[in-house]
Amino acid sequence: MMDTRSQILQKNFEAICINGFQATRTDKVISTLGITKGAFYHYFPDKTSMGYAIVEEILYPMYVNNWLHLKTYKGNPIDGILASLQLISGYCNEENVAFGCPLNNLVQEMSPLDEGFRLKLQKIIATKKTIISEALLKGQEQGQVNPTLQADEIAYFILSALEGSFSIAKVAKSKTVFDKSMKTLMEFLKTLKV
Amino acid sequence: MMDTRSQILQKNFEAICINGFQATRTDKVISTLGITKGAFYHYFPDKTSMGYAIVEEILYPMYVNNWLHLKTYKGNPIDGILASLQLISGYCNEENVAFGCPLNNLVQEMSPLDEGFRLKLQKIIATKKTIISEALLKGQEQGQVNPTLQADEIAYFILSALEGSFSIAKVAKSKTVFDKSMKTLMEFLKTLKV
DNA sequence: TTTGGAACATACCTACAAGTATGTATATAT
DNA sequence: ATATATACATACTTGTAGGTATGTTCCAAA
Repeated sequence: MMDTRSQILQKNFEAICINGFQATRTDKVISTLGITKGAFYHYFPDKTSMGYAIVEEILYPMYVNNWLHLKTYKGNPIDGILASLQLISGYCNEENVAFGCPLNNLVQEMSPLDEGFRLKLQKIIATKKTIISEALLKGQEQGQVNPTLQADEIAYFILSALEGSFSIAKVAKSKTVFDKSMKTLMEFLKTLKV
Repeated sequence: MMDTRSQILQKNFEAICINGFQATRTDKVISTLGITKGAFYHYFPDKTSMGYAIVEEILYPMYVNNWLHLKTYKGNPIDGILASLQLISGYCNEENVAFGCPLNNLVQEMSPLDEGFRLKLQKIIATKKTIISEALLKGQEQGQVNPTLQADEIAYFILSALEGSFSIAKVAKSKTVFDKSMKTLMEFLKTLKV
């Protein structure tokens, strides 16, 4: 059984995935848990703080975990990256494709409005980028990855193409569109092996 | 001198680029024009209709125009695509990078909330995708583009990587990040030439 | 010249979402 | 046994954004 604070975070996170942060009505969300505003404002000073907590306690581990195995990956890091992309692709299906990537959603909506959100979201992206970049560098040292590449450029590009694929698929409401875009990304990555 | 309706659309568009659609307060925006709610509701039945008008009358031509030259482009369509990407890159600078791509912003924010928005935004993406896809197909027929590629997969991928680059650069508040991601996209595209 | 509609302004209404103030039950420490 | 803090519930306040109702001015057609 989850404690009340975690339940508030989890249910609001789910609502934010569908409606966005601003359009999410916290009191309506928690009413589905059988609790009231009293509980909410007992655990969080305001709605924004709850948003921060969601980013740090739910989004951060959720997104970083998808890439963490790269740090100890044996074999060509390109294959490790491909494995992560396959894993992430599995989260996208016909039912949720229209909601897009929760991380990307929050970035688009909140980062220009609230510097606190931006910095916390940026930290997630930066962590993922560092993991990918270091894996590529190690691969270059070990002669597994094309040594003429700039690892950080590739890392940013991978994350861009991934988020962009979610975005294009979201508006098209089509998992097929997501798959087509991701297929090209993956085939491009294979060409980076030596 | 712009007519009142166009001014309302333009100023609200600029506000939406910064704040998003939901957070934009139409009456505050038009007060900077020296007009009041009376004018607004004379031209638009409600805020949503104004949003639709912005998508159709401002965003659609703005985004499609960046790609339209491909239809009559002489030479390798890959070069034509690269020219469009260069053009679009020029719109992004250190001052506005934190606001991201207005089209992508609206997609993320509104497409799951309002089917009218989604369909009108999807029309823009679909039009761009068709132009790129047809240019690639023509290039394949003329022996300028790798014939083993699926043109529509590449087209979706280009748009994904482009939107994703705006997104990653937005949260990083860094034109450099945008450039790094786009550089990789462009170098990838060059490998598609025969 | 009058009449109708276009193009606005002004004042008002109303729903509602965030936040506050206060109360209360329970557990825990002393 | 009493005091105190935790974990909530209930009721209230308040700002405000979207929308409405009602003018008013001006022009153009009949």
